Amino acid sequence: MPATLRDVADRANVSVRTVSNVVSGYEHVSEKMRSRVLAAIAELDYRPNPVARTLRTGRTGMLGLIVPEIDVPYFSELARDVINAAAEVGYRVMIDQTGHDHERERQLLTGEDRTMLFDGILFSPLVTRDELREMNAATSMPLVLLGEHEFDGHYDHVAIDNVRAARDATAHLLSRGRTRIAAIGAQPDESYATPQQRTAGYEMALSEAGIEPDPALLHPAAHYSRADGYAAARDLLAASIPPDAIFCYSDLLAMGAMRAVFDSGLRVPEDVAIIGIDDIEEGRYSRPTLSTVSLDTPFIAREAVARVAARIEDPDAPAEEIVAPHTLLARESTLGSGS
Amino acid sequence: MPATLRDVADRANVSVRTVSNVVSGYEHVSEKMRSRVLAAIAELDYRPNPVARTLRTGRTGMLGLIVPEIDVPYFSELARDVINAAAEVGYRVMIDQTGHDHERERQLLTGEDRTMLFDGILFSPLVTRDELREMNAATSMPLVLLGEHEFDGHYDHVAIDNVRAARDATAHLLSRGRTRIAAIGAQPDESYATPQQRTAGYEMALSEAGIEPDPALLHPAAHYSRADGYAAARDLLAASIPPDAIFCYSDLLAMGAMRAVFDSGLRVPEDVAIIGIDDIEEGRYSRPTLSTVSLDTPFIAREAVARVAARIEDPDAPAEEIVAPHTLLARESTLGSGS
DNA sequence: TTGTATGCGTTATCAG
DNA sequence: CTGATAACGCATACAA
Repeated sequence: MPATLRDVADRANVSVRTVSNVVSGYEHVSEKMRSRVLAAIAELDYRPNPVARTLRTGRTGMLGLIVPEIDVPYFSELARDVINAAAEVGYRVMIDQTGHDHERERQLLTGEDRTMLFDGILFSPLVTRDELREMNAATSMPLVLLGEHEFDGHYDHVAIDNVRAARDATAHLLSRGRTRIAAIGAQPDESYATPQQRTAGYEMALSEAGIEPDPALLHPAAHYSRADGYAAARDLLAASIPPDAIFCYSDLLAMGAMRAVFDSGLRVPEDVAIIGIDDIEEGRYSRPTLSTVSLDTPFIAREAVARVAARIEDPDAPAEEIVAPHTLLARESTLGSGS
Repeated sequence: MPATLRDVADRANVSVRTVSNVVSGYEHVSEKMRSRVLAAIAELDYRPNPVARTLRTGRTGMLGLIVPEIDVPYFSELARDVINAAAEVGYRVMIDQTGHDHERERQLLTGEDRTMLFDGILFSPLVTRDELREMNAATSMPLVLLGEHEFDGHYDHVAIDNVRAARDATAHLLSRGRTRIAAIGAQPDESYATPQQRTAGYEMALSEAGIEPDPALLHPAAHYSRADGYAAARDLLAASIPPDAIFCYSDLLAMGAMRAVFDSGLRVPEDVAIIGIDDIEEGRYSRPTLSTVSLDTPFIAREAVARVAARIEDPDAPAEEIVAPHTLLARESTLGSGS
């Protein structure tokens, strides 16, 4: 049986109030009392019960991090940084996977999942803007959106400028002399903000270079996985006039696409240059190394945690929008000399 | 203000006892009562408070998954499966990263970390056997070890047969005609079970082939990361008589080692064949694709969750040892035809 | 089968 | 500065 506050109080001959004060680091406690209590705590190996504390205070000290799949490198690298950033401000993180299941996302966000015990949520959404708006009414949980860059004043957002990131990536391919540039990652459903913004940036860069975007070069991808990138690239390469470069909306898509290029008997970047977005570590060791748009994940994690923590303190604070920096990293998959 | 059990009771004109019975799915409740209560629950949008329930029952419904780093692909893929397996039996999972910090591991295991609120722990240890034994005394938390295969009757274990897995991998390299086979991943500290067992399997395979193990070919690696694999392989390749094959104790080490081979102007597998252990998805798309020993992660996750759930039910049950199956997957990095 | 009352371990209110 | 005591929301022993 673990010792309780009451046990410590009895042992030290003080009231539970005083013990609680000492444990919680209350200012006004006499030195005598404090040391007496501290001794009792040590002797009994007392530890506060976080559950009882939560019941009383209404705070769990936990943040929920909701992602589609934790084994997607971008999300696991983000999770690492979020967990660390949260620990620094006294929060722990519970990861929930939605598995691309909209219904599951809804349950999580509306609190219909009865086991919700977070003080706040960091949510990397797959849902559409409309769905998000509906959920808004159902819950009052402090919520920060990650990577959903469509600021509507309802939620705090932390994301890169997707349009510019995509434009930068595409412009880089253009600067390497490529003209027939394909894109992988567009979503058939137009209400997803992120892919749409990336498509916009891609088309913007082409237009700026005086190139008319070719719809046949805009390839959808449902899951941003290696498999989807592979399948999409095979499709593109089988066309009568294949692309000489591919801009992938995620590094994972790019890893699959690179493999597809090789399996088609072509070379990267000589025949097809490839660039992604995310800067996962895998791309720094692949052959060739992957050019990409690097997101400052530690920055995103830190800001997101700070935002949600602030909102927990003041639920009525106006929603803020944080734009995270991004950097283009040119590696072998667009520069050559790799393979 | 969320509705409580009492609110529902008042609304339905019944006692809290009855409401609690309905919510908990108690058998003997009359249909009249049940429907009356259910209606009130719906009207008030009542949801049980999990924290209060926990304080009362002593159960949190949470499992802790303790890993060195969640962004290591093997662990993130394992985490995905553990979260899913746990959900199927009604548990949620909180991930804790130790970051290769022994002190942090100790805190987590001994419950010195005062925020411990798990019913049980799945622990992928970095600690040595001695440390683990010491911790045993300090906590009574149900604990299942993952990947630590040194059964001593204290804890439940779920792991592959490391000796055989390593022997199989090495034997595969031998069967491909390689004779100067290096290994990356040994630990300087002899008290870590897993690397030691893999080294034993490696040496066993060599001996069976009549080859005397060469200590110069046994290269340590602290973190099983791409960077460590890279550095180790560079070392090995710089030797006067470089190896013609490398057995890496993890796929991630192998990814780094492959890159090092290329950066040294050599080819995989023509000049140096490479095999890993884990079967992470990355190795199915790399160039060349990576030969490896595949661990049945879903099996490991399912068994581990089942074990810890059983131990939560009966803390005094004898410790069990589960040996997970492994399969050798020969891919391009040992067979050729890849690059 | 259902109602009443107690306690899980804390924090916080109110006196002293 | 410290002591006694009432909640927090739920589950259950005991009664009816």
